[in-house]
Amino acid sequence: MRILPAEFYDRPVLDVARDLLGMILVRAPNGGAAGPDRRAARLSGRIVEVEAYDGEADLACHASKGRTERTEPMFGPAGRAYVYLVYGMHHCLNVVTGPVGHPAAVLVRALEPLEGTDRMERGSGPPATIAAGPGRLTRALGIDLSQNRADLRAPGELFIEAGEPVPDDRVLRGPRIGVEYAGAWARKPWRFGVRGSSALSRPFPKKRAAR
DNA sequence: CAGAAGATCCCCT
DNA sequence: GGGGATCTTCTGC
Repeated sequence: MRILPAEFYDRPVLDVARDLLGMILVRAPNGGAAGPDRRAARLSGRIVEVEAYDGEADLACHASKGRTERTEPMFGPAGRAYVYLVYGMHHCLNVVTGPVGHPAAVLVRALEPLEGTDRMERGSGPPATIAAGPGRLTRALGIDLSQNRADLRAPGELFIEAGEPVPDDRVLRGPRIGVEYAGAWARKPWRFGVRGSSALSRPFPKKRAAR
């Protein structure tokens, strides 16, 4: 499988978010070292839901609160991970996009499990929903703050491989989840999902949201 | 099935 | 000192 190159990430965050649908998130706890156990150690899933967060002006984006120790990764180079802790117990995984100096990232919200489903950390619900939600997927793949700033463009503990692209007529759009405090920004249709996937964190509104 | 509430801790003021 | 890009459990219809 081909790892997504730097150019994939160094684009506007909405483009990267939409194109991440169908790509394969891979967790290799041993750092992807060569050896007979490499394949067995892999955990992976197909990305089926994401959200875009775009710059200081976006009141739902953490960076709108300023450039701080926590938000620093979003200001850095595209293609790295931004991991943070929410509600004191759940980690969220983001993919930083370009350009350097512009704080933007894609929150990965749900995966359809592919490899190692039986070795993933279980929550409640059927196996298909083991990674259906930003907190669930980080728990399933064992992602925490130690993966913050990880380079997703190179084989390692965490990276993304090319998958089957999702055609436009299979892409759902809707407002982002859990950001009501952001006013008008909360209503922007910056949440993307794969139509018909059984691993969505929750349904998309039927009505077509306005740009 | 919907709504409410609790868990729990890092980050910023 | 307060709040959050969530999830689970429990209640009541």
